[in-house]
Amino acid sequence: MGRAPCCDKANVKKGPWAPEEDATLKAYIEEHGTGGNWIALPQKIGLKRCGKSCRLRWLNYLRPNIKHGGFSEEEDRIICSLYVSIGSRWSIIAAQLPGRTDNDIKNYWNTRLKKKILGKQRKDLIYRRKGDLLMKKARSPSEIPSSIVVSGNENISSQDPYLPELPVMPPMPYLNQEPCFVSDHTSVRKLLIKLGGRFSSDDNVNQVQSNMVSHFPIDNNLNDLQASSQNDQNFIACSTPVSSSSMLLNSHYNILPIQEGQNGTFPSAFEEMYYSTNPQKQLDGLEFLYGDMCEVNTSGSSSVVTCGDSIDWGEMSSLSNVMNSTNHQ
DNA sequence: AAACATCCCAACCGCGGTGCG
DNA sequence: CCGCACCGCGGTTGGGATGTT
Repeated sequence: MGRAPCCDKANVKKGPWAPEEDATLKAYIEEHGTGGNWIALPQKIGLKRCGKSCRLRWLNYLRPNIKHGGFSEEEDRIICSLYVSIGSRWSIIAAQLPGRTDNDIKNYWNTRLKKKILGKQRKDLIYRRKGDLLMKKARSPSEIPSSIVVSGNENISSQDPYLPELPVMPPMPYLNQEPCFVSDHTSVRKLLIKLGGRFSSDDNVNQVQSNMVSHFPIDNNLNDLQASSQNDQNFIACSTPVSSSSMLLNSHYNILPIQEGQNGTFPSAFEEMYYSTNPQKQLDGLEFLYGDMCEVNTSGSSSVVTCGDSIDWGEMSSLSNVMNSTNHQ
């Protein structure tokens, strides 16, 4: 037996909200609050809407101090950092960005930020396509444009198909230790607070806010974690009750997402970063954090990044640390 | 200018967590 | 302990806006 519907679907209006509906809902909540019961609210105020719909409309649109669009670079960085750290926990990410809703951030990530990451892969794809076409047009090797000849053994024209192949995630190495699963809410909560999560009921919410918002988080809070831990040899894996996602903290308390996608794979851009032993690849895909003005040049085992504008290298270095420590295990 | 493609985001849906009787 | 009802979250969708051919 399925769950009972939360409302009479036949008698509720769906689709975009009319200004009058917005005004009715807003006026009521501002005067009386939600009363703790969203389901009953629409009937009270004569709206032919589902309670869930009212809640969503209020939280995502009508609530005071909501910001829409115009994400700053700083916000981009925070979102990206947190996504790398904790995955698609939009509500936690939203808690770090005053005035932003989880829905807003989710949309922003899915429509723009993610594409910045994939943009690098797409550029490569276009480059390969272009190369293939030119190679096919060429009737002799001498006609192949030098711009598409790749040094080394790799021959770009031999790589088919045209669609990018997303890497399949190898199993996450646990070293020689069994992971210690922390599944209780308190532990997860504490962990998320350390990572920058805020909870409305926290007594120390102001302190947490001041620690987190002004200079996000990963470095400082990982240092805290590192300093406070007595047992830095163990992995700590947190399996959250909310979803199948989980986090893994390695022995140096850098945070690694081991969040599985629906088909058991990682977001491809990130998995490449985490698993690559190639310093060039470690930095590929991170342009979204420091802009397109930067170039990564790799020679031997070291990478040199050059750019015109100033960058928050603290942020970069913490991410780089995450990746390096992973690779060295 | 029209047709088509793509982007973007508000809103919906379904599920897991939680509180309560 | 169990079942119901509600809350809140993350994933997905629909359609208007915008860009491209």
